[in-house]
Amino acid sequence: MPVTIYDVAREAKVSMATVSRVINGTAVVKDDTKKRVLDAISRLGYRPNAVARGLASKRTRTIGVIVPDVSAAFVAEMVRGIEDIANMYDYNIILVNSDAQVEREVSLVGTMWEKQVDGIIYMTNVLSSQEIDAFEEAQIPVVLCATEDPERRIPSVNIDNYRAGRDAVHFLLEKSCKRIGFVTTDEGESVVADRRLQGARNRMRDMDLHVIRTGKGRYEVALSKVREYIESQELDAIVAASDELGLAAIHAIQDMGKRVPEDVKVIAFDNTRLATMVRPEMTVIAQPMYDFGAVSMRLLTKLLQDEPVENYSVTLLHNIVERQST
Amino acid sequence: MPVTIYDVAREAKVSMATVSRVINGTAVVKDDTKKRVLDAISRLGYRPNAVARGLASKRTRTIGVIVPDVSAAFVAEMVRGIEDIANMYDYNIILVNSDAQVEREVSLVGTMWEKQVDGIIYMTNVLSSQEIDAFEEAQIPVVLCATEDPERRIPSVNIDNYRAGRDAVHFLLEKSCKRIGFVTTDEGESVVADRRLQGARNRMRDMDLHVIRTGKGRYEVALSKVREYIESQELDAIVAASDELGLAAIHAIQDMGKRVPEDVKVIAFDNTRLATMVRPEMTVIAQPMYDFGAVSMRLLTKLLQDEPVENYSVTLLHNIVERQST
DNA sequence: CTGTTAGCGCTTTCAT
DNA sequence: ATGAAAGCGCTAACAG
Repeated sequence: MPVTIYDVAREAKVSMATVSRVINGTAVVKDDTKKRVLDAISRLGYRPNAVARGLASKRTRTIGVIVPDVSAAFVAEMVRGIEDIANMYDYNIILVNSDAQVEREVSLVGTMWEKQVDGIIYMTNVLSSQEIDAFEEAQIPVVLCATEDPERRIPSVNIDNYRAGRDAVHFLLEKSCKRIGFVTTDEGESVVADRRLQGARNRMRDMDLHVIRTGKGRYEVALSKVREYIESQELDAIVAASDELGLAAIHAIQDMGKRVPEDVKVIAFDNTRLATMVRPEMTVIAQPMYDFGAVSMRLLTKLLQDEPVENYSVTLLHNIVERQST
Repeated sequence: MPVTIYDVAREAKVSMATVSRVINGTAVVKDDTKKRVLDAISRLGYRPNAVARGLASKRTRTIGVIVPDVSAAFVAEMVRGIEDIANMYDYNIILVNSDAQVEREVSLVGTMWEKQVDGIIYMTNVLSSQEIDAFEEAQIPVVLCATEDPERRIPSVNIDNYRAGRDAVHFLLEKSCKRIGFVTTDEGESVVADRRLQGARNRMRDMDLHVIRTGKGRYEVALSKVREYIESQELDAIVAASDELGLAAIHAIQDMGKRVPEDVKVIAFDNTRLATMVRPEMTVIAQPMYDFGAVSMRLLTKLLQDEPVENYSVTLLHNIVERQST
């Protein structure tokens, strides 16, 4: 039989209310009795039951984290950021994978509701109205993480993807590249990727931007698509929408006997550890992956304890890390 | 005010007990009344409160997952396996990072206890008796995942690391390599890595195995250590304890102007996506990372519902994937 | 500063 | 097949 707050109360010869007070620090307790309670707690090896607490207080100190797939490097790094800050504020996280499927995402918001999480950190490729409806119905505070909400209805943490796209192209143009290819997912697969492409197009002005589509953006697909494309077009530079796509581009180029950066320059997005694990090491538009998670979680804690929030839509800074691929 | 089971009962003109029965299928309910209840549920948009359920039933359908660091590729893949199977059996996971620090690990088992998780999946580098004591005290079923328990006291899922070490060396020896280096972490950093080294040593018989230590096994450290070592010793093959270390080895070799596999062959452990994202692509001893998680979780579900278990210590198979680095 | 007393929303006997 | 009622272990008024 596990030890309950009632056992502690008896052992310390006080009421359960007093025990609750010393555990939670919700009211002043005389030093002397506090000590008695603490002694009793350690003597009995008492652990407060978080489930009972949750039921009584209506707060579980648990956050739901909904992501497309933890096994993606970018996401895992972000989750680590979330968990670190959650831990710091004494929250735990329930992690689920949605594979970015709307139906599943809506259902997951439902299970988070049932589990009575205090808040949700949400990441997806394309935010649909069904998901927003689900948030409303569940009445749970949500922070979007590295996810674009065109109408900015929901608190979020992001970078300026449009500018990031511009910056990548600008960087190559300054190196006097003329024929630039943009390797990315299919249109509609990711709002973030689509925004970057828009930014890139804008910076090209009236020059052509050669868009290379790679489905969901996997290495193997990109490898063959880039190869095909380069054979037909004489590109001298490539922007890749992720490190993985960047790696594929570099290898495709090298497999054809061309050199990076001499023949073709490559710049990619993200800056996961992959970027420094290729030869040549990759120049990137670095995304603050860990910070996405950490800042989202911090924002959520503010929302949860009604701290003043200056900005419900935080924009983190991206930056260019120049390495050998350009 | 959220809808409760009581509201549903009233709406359907039955008792809450009956509502509970149709939700949980714990007893036969007449088709007619079941329909009334289901209607009421959807009409009111009722969601059972998992916290209240947990308190009443003493089972939370939540599993604690304690890992060193989700942001490591290997771990993230494993967590994905855990979550997929958990989801299949209607469990959720609470994920925490321990950074493999004993003190923190013990404390995390404590918070899992408080959260009343039904079971724990545990991964660490070195399992200490303090952690085992913590499991005992919390009285929670635990499954070790990709973690060596020398005394096999706790249910676990692993590969045969000793044999895997032997196999790696055997493979190189068959290719008539003579001077083999083993790149790994410092001794005592990881029981798994140490076991592999033992296996490797065994297969070498009376020949020298050149052990290259790299602290905690990070790419950057390995890069310089391997370089130093290769300059002084004429190695013709390397076994690396992880993909990351393997990549470092390949790059160190190439940076010195030597060729892989012509001058030095490289075989690594794990087979994360990294292995096919290098040139040359890496030959590896593949570990079933996803399966580690999936099988662990499946084993745990058996433990939790008292299904018969044939084997409390599951050994998964590793296998060699030959690519261009050998 | 401390104790008493309702619940929180559900599951689970025990009756009927 | 269904209902009544007693908790599960804790928090949060409300008294005093």
